[in-house]
Amino acid sequence: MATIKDVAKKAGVSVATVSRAINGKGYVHEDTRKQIDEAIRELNYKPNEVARSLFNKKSRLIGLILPDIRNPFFPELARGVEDEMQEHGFRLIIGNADEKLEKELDYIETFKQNNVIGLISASTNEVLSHYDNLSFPLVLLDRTSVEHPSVYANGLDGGRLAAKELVSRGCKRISVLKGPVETQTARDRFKGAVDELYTANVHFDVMTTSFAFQEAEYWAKELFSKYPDTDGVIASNDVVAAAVLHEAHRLGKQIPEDLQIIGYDDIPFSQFLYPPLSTIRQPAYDMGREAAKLLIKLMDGKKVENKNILLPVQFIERQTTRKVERDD
Amino acid sequence: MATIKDVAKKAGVSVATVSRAINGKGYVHEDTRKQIDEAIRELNYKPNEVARSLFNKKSRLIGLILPDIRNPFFPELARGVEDEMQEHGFRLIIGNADEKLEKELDYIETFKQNNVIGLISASTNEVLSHYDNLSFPLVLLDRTSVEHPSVYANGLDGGRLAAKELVSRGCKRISVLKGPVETQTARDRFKGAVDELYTANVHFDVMTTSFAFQEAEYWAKELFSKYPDTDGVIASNDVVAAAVLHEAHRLGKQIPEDLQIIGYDDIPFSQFLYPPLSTIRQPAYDMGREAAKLLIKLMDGKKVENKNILLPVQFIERQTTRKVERDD
DNA sequence: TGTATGTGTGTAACCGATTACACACACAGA
DNA sequence: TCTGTGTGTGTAATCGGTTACACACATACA
Repeated sequence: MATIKDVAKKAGVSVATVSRAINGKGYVHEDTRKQIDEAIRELNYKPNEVARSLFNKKSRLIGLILPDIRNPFFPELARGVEDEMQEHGFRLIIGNADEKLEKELDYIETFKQNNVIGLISASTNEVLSHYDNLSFPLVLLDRTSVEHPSVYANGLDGGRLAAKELVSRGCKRISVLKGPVETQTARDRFKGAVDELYTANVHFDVMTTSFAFQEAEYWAKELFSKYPDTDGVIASNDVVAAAVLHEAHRLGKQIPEDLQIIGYDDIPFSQFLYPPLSTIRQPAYDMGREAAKLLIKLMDGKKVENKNILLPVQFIERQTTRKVERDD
Repeated sequence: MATIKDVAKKAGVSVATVSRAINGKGYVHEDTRKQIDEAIRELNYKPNEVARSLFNKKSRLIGLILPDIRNPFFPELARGVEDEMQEHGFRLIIGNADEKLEKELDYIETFKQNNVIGLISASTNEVLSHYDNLSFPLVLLDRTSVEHPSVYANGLDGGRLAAKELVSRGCKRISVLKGPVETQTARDRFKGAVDELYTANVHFDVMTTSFAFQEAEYWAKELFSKYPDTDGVIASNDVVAAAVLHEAHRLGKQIPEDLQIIGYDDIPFSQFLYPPLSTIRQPAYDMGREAAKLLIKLMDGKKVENKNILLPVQFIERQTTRKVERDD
C-alpha cells in the first residue's frame, strides 16, 4: 500500500502539500497539483482511513443497530439507511443486537472505538441511558423518545386503523396480539387498537407475543387454544400474522370468512402469503432513508427544527380481510 | 475519552508500562499492575482501536459482503458468521453489494481502508479478480472457486434432489427456474436438476430468473404464460417459489394436485406459506458459522487442510409436493 | 522604498497506541 | 568481586495521515 510519503517523494514535494492537494485545503499551485495527481494515479494511492480517523477523531463510518436482522422488516430499514449513506460517501457497520442489551452495548463500544461519526439505532431495549454520553449524534429508528432525535411511524394510527378495518368488516371477537412493549411505538400501536375497540364497543382479548420467527408458531397455537372462537386477529407484525395464518389453515379455518387477520409492517413476503396478507404498512425503506438524512444533518451540525419525524402508516388491503362496499 | 497517557499519569508510570500491562507483554511488577488496573477502572479507559489499528495495521473488524440483504437467506448466513465472530471478539462490517460489482468494489475499498483483518464474501459476481491482491484472508460463502477458500452447499445434490422428488411424485412437465448463473453453485444446482431429468427422461422447460423479490412476481407470471401446463416447478429459491405459489393460487390451481413446487434455501418464511413449501434446505446458519471458523483459522495463519468446505443439502418435505408411499 | 496581502511550500507537532532499545537493579554462580 | 541473567521501567521512534506555523516570494499600493 502506497502512503502519502511515497506520493510526496514521487511528486517531489512535501507530505503537507500532498495532503493539502488531496483535501483541497490551503494553496497548491496548479502545476504541483497535476504532479501530485499523476503520482497518486501511478501509485494507485488511497489515503489510509485509519490514520485520518486517528487524527480527526472522525471516520466515515456510521453505526446501525438492528434488533433482529432475520425479521425482514429490518433489512428493509437498513437498505434505506444504506442507500442514503452511500450517496454521501458514508459506510455502515451493522450490528445485530438480537434484542439483547449486552450485545447492543458491545456494538456501541465497537462503534466508539472505531470512531463512528453517527449512530442509528432501532434497538428495542427499554433503557436508553447508554446513549446518553455519546460523542457523536444519534437517531432512533422505528422508535421514539423525547430526548433523542427519531424517525418512526405512527403507531397510534396503525393500531387504530387495524382495529377499525376489522370492526368495519364485522369482527365480533378480536384478538389483539401485543408485541414486546418496551418501545413507545409498540405501546402506541397497542393503545390505538384498544382505544378503537373500546369506542366501537367490540369484544377483544389481548395476548403478548414476541416479534421473532422462532416463537411465532408457538404464539399462534397459543392464540387458538386460548381464544378458539376469535374471528379477527390484529397481529403484532407480519411474521406473527404469517404464523397465525398458517395455524388457521391447519385448523381448517376459512380465511377471511371464519377469521380475518391484519398484520403489521408489510414486509415483502406478505404479498405472497395465501391469502395475501392485509396489513398495516410501515414505510420501512423511507424510514431508513429519513433517519439517515436526519443523522447527516445532525452530523453537519445543522440546526434541525423537527427532531422527531413521524411517518404515516397505511392500510394495505389484500385478502385476509373481507371486501367491503365503500361509498367513495 | 481517557487515553493511555491519562492512565499512565494516574498510575504514576510511563505509557509503555501501561501498554505492557494491558497487552500482557513484557515484564510488569505485580504492584504496578494493580495500580494500572485501578487507574483504568477509575478512568473507565478503553484502548482506542483506531490508534491500535494504525500501528498494528490490523483492526478487529471483519468484512462481510452480501448480495442482497432483503433475501432472507442472507441474513441467516450473516447470523451464523456474526455469532461465531462475536465469540472470538471480532466485529462485522456488513456490506450489501446489491448484486452490483461497483458497490462491491466500494465496500472492498472501505474494508481495506479500515484495516479489516479478514473478508467473507457471498457476492454473486462472476469475476473474482478484485479479490486477488488482498492483504488479508478471504473466504467465499455460498459459492466456490479453486483459487479461494470457500464454504458452500452441495448444489449438484440439491438440483438432483429437487428433480428426483418431483419425478418420483409423478410430474410430467417440469419447469426448471434457473437462477443467475454467475456462480458455480448456481450452475451446479441447475446441472444437478437437468442431469436427473434427462436420466429420468422427463420433459422439462428452462427459464432463467433473478433471485430478487421485486422481480419474483414477474417471473411467476411469465412462467405460467409460457408453460401453462407445467405440473412441477423447481424454483431458483424460496422467494421465487413463493411468487410461483402465489401466482398459481391466483390462477386457481390446486397445489399439490395440479402443480407441485420445490423451493431452494428453506428460509424461515417458507414454513408459513400455504401450502407450506417443500424445499431444498441449505444450512445457511451453519454455512455462516463454518465460513467464520475457516476465516479465523486462516487469520491465525494455521495450515488448513481442506479449504473448500462442502455442506450437505436436504429435502424438506412439506405440502407443495404430494405424499408418496416410502418403503422404509 | 516600505508595507500589506495573497500565493505556495516545507518543517515539525500531533492523534493514541505499540515496541525496540537502553538502562537500572537484584541475585546467582564462578 | 566480576559476570551473566532475569526483572522492571522509561525514552523515543513509529504507524499514516493533518495542520499550525514559519518563511519565501510576488504583486499592489501608498
